[in-house]
Amino acid sequence: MFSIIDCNNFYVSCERVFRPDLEHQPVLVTGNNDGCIIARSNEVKALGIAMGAPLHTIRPLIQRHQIAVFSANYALYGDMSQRVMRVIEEQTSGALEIYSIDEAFVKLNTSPAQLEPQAAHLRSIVRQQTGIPVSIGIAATKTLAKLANTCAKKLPTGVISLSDDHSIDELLRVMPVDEVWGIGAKRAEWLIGQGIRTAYQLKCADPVWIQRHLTAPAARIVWELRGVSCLPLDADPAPKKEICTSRAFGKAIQSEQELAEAVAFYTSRAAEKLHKQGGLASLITVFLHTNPFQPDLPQYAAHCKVPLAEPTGNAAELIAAAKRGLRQCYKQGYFYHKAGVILSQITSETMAQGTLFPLARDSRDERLQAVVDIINRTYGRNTMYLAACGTQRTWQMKQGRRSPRYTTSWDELLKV
DNA sequence: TCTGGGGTCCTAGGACCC
DNA sequence: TCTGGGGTCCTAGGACCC
Repeated sequence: MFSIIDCNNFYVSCERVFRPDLEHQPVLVTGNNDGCIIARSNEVKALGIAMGAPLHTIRPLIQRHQIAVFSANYALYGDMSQRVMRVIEEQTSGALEIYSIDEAFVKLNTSPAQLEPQAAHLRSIVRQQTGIPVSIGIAATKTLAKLANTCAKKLPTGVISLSDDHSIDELLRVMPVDEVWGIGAKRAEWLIGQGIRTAYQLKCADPVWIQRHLTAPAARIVWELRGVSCLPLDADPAPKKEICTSRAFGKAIQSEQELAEAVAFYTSRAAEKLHKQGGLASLITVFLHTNPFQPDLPQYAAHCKVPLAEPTGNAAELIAAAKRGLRQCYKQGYFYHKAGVILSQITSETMAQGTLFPLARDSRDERLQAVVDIINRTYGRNTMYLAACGTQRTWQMKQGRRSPRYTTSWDELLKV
């Protein structure tokens, strides 16, 4: 059985850990520059304040209801998240998939009767050791577990286990189709146009028909609603393929100089993230745009891709490349609202680059062969890209990629 | 020389998630 | 005045190769 453990109003709960006096008070957390709302307590939700609402549109409500407002403290939330995940890991023997900063999937292997008591116990331990309240949904598939979790949030016990078909269908019948995990605004609109309004109707739809008109992932959702698991637990997620750092500016920026400073800063943050996962990037994309919320002003958006000569994690090199990209994108005379960088074509540090030692003439063949052996043994054959000998040089390998310059032929390597 | 099928790789854009 | 900051996956279409 899959269970999903989801922190309730996570950012708000983190703030409350250090402000217990706000326990039953309305609390919200705002994003960058206090622009819009990114987390709400139940009290704030009950006031009808929407996720993502611009702060300035709800000033009167904040005053009237004395809502406590916090600016997001991502360092704190990241730290609290790690604590919660650690407790979950300690308490469950099954594999853990950290799905987001505030959610984790866990596979439970307990007997059906024990599922809810075990979850209730986990919930109280997490609360006790971290101060964070969580809800837990349990079912045969991830999609059903998510639905169970949605319901669990409304219960004082905070735990729901869906096991018998009858109660599952009962729940699906009252669940609007757009609340199903993976059904967003666009798909919901189309489904409703086809007369499919509830999760139950989606479950009964023909997956082949759904795939033809929507996508393969949408068809998978149908199967998952039927109790056929299509989304396995991923306990060992791959390193990030893209790393993005971007911000909206507090005020509009016109000068290239100011933009360059912002872009350099974002690049260094992105390089830190890259370093943390031990990666090297081969491409950096710079983008910038004006404020789409001010359509009366002239609008401009651009992005520029700058390939790196070779994969790098070096911040200075990345910043230099980002600045070159910015020079290409930048146009004078606009009020810029947001900019960012994306690092991509990421390879693992150990895979992508290393250094060969200088070789003495008489030992050359043996040592080169040793290097080739190590590479072939470690990474599989056909990964050799370039080998050098006789002098200290760097070598490169391309992951799973054929290149006109690759070879594993001993004679070729000797020639190189 | 012409034609076509089968396959891969890359890119852009859409949709979705938290 | 003031409108978040990350990510992933899939699809379609074009280029290219055999």
